[in-house]
Amino acid sequence: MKKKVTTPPVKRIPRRSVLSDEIYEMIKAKIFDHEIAPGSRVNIDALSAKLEVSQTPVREALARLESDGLIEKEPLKGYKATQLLTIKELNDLFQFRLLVEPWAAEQAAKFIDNTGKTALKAEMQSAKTAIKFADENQYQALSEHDSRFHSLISSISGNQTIADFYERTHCHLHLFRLYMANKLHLIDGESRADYVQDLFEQYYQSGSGQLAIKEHDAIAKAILDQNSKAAKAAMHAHIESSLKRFSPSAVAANR
Amino acid sequence: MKKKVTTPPVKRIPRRSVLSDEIYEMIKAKIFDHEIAPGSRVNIDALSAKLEVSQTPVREALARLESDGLIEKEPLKGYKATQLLTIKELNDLFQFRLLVEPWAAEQAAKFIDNTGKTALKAEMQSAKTAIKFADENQYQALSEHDSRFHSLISSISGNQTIADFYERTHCHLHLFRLYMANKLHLIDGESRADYVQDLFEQYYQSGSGQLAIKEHDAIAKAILDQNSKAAKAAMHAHIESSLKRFSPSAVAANR
DNA sequence: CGTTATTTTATCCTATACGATTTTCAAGAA
DNA sequence: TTCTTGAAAATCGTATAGGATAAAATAACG
Repeated sequence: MKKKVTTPPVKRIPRRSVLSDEIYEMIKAKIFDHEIAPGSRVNIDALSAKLEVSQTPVREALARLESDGLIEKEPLKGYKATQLLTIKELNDLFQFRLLVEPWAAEQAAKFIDNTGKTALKAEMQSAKTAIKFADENQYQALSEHDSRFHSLISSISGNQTIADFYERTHCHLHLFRLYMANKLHLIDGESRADYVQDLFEQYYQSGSGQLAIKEHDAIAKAILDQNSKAAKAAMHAHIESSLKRFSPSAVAANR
Repeated sequence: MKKKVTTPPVKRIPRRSVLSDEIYEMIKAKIFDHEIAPGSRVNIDALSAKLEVSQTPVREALARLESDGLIEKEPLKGYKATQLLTIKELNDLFQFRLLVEPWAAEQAAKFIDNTGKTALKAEMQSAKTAIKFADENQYQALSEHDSRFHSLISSISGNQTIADFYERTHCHLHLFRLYMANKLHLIDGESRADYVQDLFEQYYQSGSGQLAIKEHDAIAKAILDQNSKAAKAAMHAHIESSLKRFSPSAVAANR
């Protein structure tokens, strides 16, 4: 229990950022990690007690998460985590990406400057480094690389609207990724560390990781060569291939 | 326990909905109406006092508005309304719409059912009714019709992701619409009612209103005929034409 | 005149009380 | 037994006071 002493001498924690932002990230992490299960209730009192903060920052964080689509609010009943994406929603999402991201890659190839080239090279280099050293965080590293890669291309395209859009959709992708792995593997009582480890091994050994990197490489190469047609085609192929990796049945169901 | 002041017995109306949602809408309306000017600071204390509610719902509303992109938060400094769209951002936004909405119209034409047809006919009918009776709220009515029309088509397309996307972008469009009119007309001290009135008259008399309705009509007709190619083309033409109406210079600047 | 120190302001966060609504559960009647 | 009904408990939403801390403003000093 926190002491409510007048002046605790060790209270001198220089707050680097706003508390509600930290709480927002913490709750988001809990959702990604399935510590807050999809569809389950989110109790403000319990959450604020667990995170050892008052209700105010928790409320602000939940309001933002609701806008993000990760949390739903039922008036006078409370917050709960949103359900995972259905097959149809996954298809919808990827259809949307197919409309936007190939165009973004095309634009990026046309308008990339030296700063962009440096950033893109660095990102691909870091991805290859990550995949070489197979430690337990590799799945997470690949997932984060994927996010950064697509964000970067959206950003290089010069269209901020599209960059924002990608930022918004990634949350769901990440969730669904964990969901699919979870369904396939059916682990329940394991610790989170083991969970992530298994997840990675499955993903890595199936070759999906290298495949994704390879496709990213093709896209990056086309953009660096300023070959806009090739960049567009490569991105299109990558997204379709990515959908197949997520859910082979989804592709069939869509037709 | 110290007893609080004898609470004023009559102040509590039976609240039908959640207060924070109402506050959210109120603040959004203030932003749309330029009652909260772009770039100006938003003081939580002042706002909660003005709206006669406590800080809690105001905080939640501001957190959501920040996610919507209408409000920005500077840590430890406070909230402020975002600046209006620049020409470049307007172009970016319309480029994005050009990627997505023609496809949505095409899908809508392919998959529309009887429910959708009824809804689309009703929406067009209501728009034509609105434009016949030229009262002082006509500009607003047209603006709302435009929003509903595009939302409806996104929804009929069957892709919820796209429907959500349109919902998100409309805020900025509405703001920019007011902004353009404001710039052209250069009114400052007038009352808000006059402001909206002038806005409409300018829009209406320039023929933009009828033109937009006409283009909507062409899109609706193609969708109702299930002519997907025509629907796609009509939507593409409408968005390009719409951009020209917003800002003729933007089109040139984009080339 | 410029720099430093102190006061003021404003924002963020905490704590807690109370009202409103939903849910649960048990008792009674058909 | 099963359905309705009503009261208690749990939970959510709102309101308000007040403390801590950082930015801004003002005063003091070299």
